[in-house]
Amino acid sequence: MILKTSLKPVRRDRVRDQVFEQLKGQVVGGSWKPGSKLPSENELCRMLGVSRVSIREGLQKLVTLGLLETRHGEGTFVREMSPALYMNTLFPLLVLESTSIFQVLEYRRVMDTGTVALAVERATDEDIAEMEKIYALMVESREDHHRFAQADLDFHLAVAKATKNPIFIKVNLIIRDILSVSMEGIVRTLGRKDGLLYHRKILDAIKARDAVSAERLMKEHVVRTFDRLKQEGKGIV
Amino acid sequence: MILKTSLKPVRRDRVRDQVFEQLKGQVVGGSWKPGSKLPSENELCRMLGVSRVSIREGLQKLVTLGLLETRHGEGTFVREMSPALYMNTLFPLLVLESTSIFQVLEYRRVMDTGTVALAVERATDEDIAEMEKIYALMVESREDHHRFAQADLDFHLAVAKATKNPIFIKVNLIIRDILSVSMEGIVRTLGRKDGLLYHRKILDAIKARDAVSAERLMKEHVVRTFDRLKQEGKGIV
DNA sequence: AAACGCCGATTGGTTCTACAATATGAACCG
DNA sequence: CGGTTCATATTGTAGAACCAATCGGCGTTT
Repeated sequence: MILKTSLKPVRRDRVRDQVFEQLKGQVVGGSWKPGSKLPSENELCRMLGVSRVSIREGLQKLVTLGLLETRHGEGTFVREMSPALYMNTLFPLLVLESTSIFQVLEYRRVMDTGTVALAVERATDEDIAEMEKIYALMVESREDHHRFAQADLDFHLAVAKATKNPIFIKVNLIIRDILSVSMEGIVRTLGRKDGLLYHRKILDAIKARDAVSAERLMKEHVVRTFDRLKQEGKGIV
Repeated sequence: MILKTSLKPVRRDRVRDQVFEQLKGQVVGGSWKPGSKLPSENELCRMLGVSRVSIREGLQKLVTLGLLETRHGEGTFVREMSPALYMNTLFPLLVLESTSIFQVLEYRRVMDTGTVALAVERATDEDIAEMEKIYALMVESREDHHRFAQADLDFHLAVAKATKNPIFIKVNLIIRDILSVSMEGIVRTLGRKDGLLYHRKILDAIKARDAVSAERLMKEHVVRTFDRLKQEGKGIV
């Protein structure tokens, strides 16, 4: 018989990961401020007592994550991001398993209900005008699956923007990226009646500053999408 | 006078980026299917005609983006893609954009209330045992600010894990990473009484499979933290 | 036959040295 | 003063050697 001891994690950190953690610590800890220049690679070698290649691999990791930036002949710098860079669509979206779609939708269900509640409190006239514009676009794109799907995603994004909280916005952008591939199929499967109806109602609730209704409607909307999709079978990409 | 011709894209791609593009193409193009093994690094050297360093840097980039996985002594493999991986791009924003603690907590308020509701439905006995273990750790770490703070974060993570949805888990990991810097200060400011009390109640609600109470308690918990922190002034980070 | 242990081949991980490519600034010169 | 050149610092690439981990084969032991 085999013993069910919950034994050791046998964790051996690779050197480059240790370097990564150390460097990351300096950045998130604020020791190295955005825009500032890091010590040269050779200096870091001496400071951490590892080879230059390992230093480079650690740096590389932070670069691909977008925290640092290397300029040939100059040095390595802490990046300062502008809101414009929010739009970093990393690579061509991949086709997701249908089970993954449901995971995403489940996440959206939780997030968007909370998001719309905040949006009710904070939406400016400009935000609401933007939503109206997108809604109008949905109406007139009724026949064009692709444009309709994009507008649908844009509507949810507009709600997130109204919260004025960059985290909600960024997460919504990511979700939007992921769903944008499948959304057209979803629209084709479920039709456009539901979407138009709920978006209208939600928008009205926001304009009326009715948080309770807005939250309830958004939840209904996403849950209904989720359920109908599940019912239709996994026919959608 | 100097002509203002705007032609300056001399910018020739660095070798590692070309390697990156080539390898990426094979993966997203589907030539290398998920789970399959890539040629060895030395083989890739011969195939692409570049040094092993460049190959490794290209691979490294794909690894940190989550598309590949290297196993020492075995080889490099194509990972199964999941939406959770996209959330990695969330990290830089939270570090660089000087997102305030309050924005993070606001997001957590929304997320964790939804998370705990799902956890009530899906938590296994193992999940609950894990939470109990962490709670016990909090009790006995009452005097150690650092360990207490980490345990607090671990508790929220454990709840996320109970949902069995990788997106919730991934986002929670990121949030945890961000907060871990400030959490010790928060604990020091607010004390440990509140945290212990609410975590106990929440855990009991989960065990009783009482979603409504769990959700209400979690919301109270995070809102209370948020409000008390705001009241204490911005003394922390 | 099954379990164990040793060994070697393959493969990723690390280090070292050397050189190329690029940017900065100082020194130099007309 | 203005422009060029050169020295230097820094990142980028290359090649080789060696370390460390994994897997599979082979023989021995039980």
